[in-house]
Order: sequence, then C-alpha cells, then structure tokens
Amino acid sequence: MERKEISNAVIKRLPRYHRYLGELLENGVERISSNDLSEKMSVTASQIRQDLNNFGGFGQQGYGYNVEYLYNEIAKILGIDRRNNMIIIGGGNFGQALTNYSNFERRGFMIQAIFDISPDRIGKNVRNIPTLDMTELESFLSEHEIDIAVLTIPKHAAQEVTDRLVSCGIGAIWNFAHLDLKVPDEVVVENVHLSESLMQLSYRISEKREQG
Amino acid sequence: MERKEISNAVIKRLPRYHRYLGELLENGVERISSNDLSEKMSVTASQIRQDLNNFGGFGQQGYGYNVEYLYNEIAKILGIDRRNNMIIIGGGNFGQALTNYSNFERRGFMIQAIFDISPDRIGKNVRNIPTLDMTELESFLSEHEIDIAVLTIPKHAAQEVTDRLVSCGIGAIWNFAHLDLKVPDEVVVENVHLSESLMQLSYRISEKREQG
DNA sequence: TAGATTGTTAATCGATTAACAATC
DNA sequence: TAGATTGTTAATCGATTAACAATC
Repeated sequence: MERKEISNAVIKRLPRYHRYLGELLENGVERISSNDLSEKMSVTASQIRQDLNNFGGFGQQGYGYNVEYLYNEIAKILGIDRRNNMIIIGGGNFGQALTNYSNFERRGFMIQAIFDISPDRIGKNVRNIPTLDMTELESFLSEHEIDIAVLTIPKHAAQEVTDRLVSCGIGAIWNFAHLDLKVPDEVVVENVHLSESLMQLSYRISEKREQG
Repeated sequence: MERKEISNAVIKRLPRYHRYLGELLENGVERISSNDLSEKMSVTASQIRQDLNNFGGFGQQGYGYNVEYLYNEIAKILGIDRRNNMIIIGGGNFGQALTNYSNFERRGFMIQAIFDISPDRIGKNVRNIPTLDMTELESFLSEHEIDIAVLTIPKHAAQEVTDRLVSCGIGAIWNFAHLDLKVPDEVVVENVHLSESLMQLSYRISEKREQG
C-alpha cells in the first residue's frame, strides 16, 4: 500500500467508518453508496469519498462500495488485520479494566502480561494474564515480541517507565497517564487523557448553561 | 463571559493549556510569555494568543501572562471552577476504575452513585459510593442534582439507558460505550471511544513499519 | 443504453501562522 | 523612555465541500 502524507483528521475518521461498515455487514447489507453512508454517519458524501481515495479506489461507479470489501480494506489500512501484542504497565483499576475488556482481543490486540510494583498484585492473574514484577520488564521484552505498551500508571512514574520501554525498543505506547511523554521520533504515542475529555464536556455544559 | 462560536479545535487545547499552567504554578513560576509557553508545549505562540483571545485579553503587553491568573481564568472557561455531580451507569471494571480515580474529585467532579443491574454489585460500596439498582435511576435523578451521567455499559444497552437519562432531563453524558448516541440538541455528549484510539495507534504503527 | 455513483479537480471555507501596531 | 510582548489584522495553509467528467 503506497502512502502519501495522510492528515490526522482522516485517520481519526477511519475507525468510525470501520465501525459503521461492521454494523452494515452484521445487518447483511451488501453494498452502500457514499451518499447513504453519509446520511447514516452525519458526514458529507464528499468527505467519505475523499477520505477513502487517500488510500485507493475502493468503489465502483454506478454501484457504490461493497460493504464487506471496504470493511476489510479499512481494517488493513488501520493495521487491525494482524495481531498486536500488548503489555500493560500498571495493574491498578484501569489496567485491570483494560485487561478484562475482551473486545480488544477480538480485534487482535492481545495482552501478554501486566507489570506492577505492588507485591499485592504481582503473581496474580487477571483473565489468565500474569502480573509480573516491574523489575522483569527488560527481560520479558527481550524474550517476547511486544508491539504496544499500555501505560496505566501515575503521572510521576510515567516518563521513567517510558524511557525504559524505549531503551528496550518498544515501538508504540498507549498512554493513559496525564502528561505528554517524551519519546524519540521512531516511537508512536497515542494519548487517552480522560481528564481532558471530561473538561471538554464541562466546557460544553457551561456553554449550554450560558445560552440558557 | 461573552462567547462567540468557539471552534472545537480551540476547546480541545484548553485543558492542555490548563495542565501546563498548573505545572508552572506548582513550580512557582509567576509569569510566562506566549513564546516561552509555546516552546514548552510545542505549539506556536501565535496559536496560544489566538486561542486565549477568543475569551478575552488575559495578558499584558511587555509582561506576558500571570500564570496563576490565567490558570484560574481557563478553569472558569472550562467550567471546572464549580462542582459537577456525576453518576456512573455500569458498575463493571471501567465504572469502578473511574470511581476509584480520585483525580476527578480534586477537580470538582463528584461521583454520587453507581447504577447497575447485577445483584452481585447492587448494595456494595465503592469508596463509600453506593451501587444502586438501575430501577432506582429515575427516582434518584428526581431527588438529586446530577450534571453528568457516565456510561460504562455495553453497547447494546447504551441507547435505551440514554433515552431514560434524557427523559429525566440529564444535560450531559460522558459516553464510554462504542456507539454514537442519539440525543436531543440540548444534551451534550462527549465520547471516549477506546477502540478507536487503539486503532489510530495501530495505524501509526503500520505507517512506521512501511516506512522501514 | 441510461442511470447511478464514483474518483478527482476546483471552489470554498476555516484554522493556523505571520506580521505589526498598540501598549504596558 | 526603550524593550518586550500582547492583541489583532492580514496572509497562508490545509481541510472540507461542491461540481462534474469518467465509467460501471
């Protein structure tokens, strides 16, 4: 697949296309036009066609898009057609919640281990996934192919752990800690900043309140 | 505070400004110029000034911005200078993780109750917060001022629960369920779609892989 | 074939950046 | 006052929408 520089706005929309196509597929819909999809998703048909044509022509004039084909092609673009091995750093509530959330597995995101520093947690399994001592991080990473490290640890420890992960050659970090991690260019980071999400909601509430 | 139409891009950046200013404040920094802040945050000084001037002039020529003042003003803009009462719908792993995450409380987001349908959970407390039966939702909402309902329930139940919340006059929903909720215009929804976040990360990984 | 709908180019719109006069 | 830095206008850049020729 050849890639131009794809804008972030486009990439953010791809998973949502994928989700809607998945639903159509479940409902047995075979084909759909950009126009019908645009109505379902409340976006413009033009945007859908532009977005998709960044990656190639997946449709057919006069017919539209084959739902199953497009669904699979977007999965390939997103890289969810392959297995992604993950480790979770931080076995607290969030780490456990993510581990227990089986939907990630269905998409090929497999959690291989949880790491923690608390003796209460080390040695315990969550859904058959072992909780290991943080001191074992380096040896574990040298022995396993891990694609993504998930950071569910407090802010103060996050950069130090990130540096260790980067030293081990980790390529991607899914960061739930509330700070901006410093990583070299070759490492990709995706942030989930829940407090910021909540503050945006709070802003919208205030906005409404003032409009009366 | 008078409000023009503020773009979503600006609103998304406000919490991050707030966070950096909070850190400066902790470090005892009294004033900062848009230029110094722009370097810390890796954005342009122009953007910082443009963003802030949507809400008023918080700086002073030749001086810059007073850190504490700006921090508090952004808090007001975001509506986090007041208390926001929340309920959590869905007492599973995520619901419990959010309940246990005390940082929200520090910002005035107070969880008043958890609602669930499982007899195993109903009646149990999480950090002194009671888990109530979903059948009590309507009566609870009529007796308490709740600003935000947090949805940590499976996709299939989310729209039905949303409809009930809307009937009770809820104004804001923080949605962790992986679907787009249908709500009337007066209700604000903020989505946290973790799978989509993970897919974006996956895309970036694939992108790197192809670049070699 | 005629109708439908894509892929793609052109036009518009909005957001970001640059520049600078105002002013502390 | 002179220097620094804002607030704000103007220029640029990028993303979205519209239009339509290509084609199934």
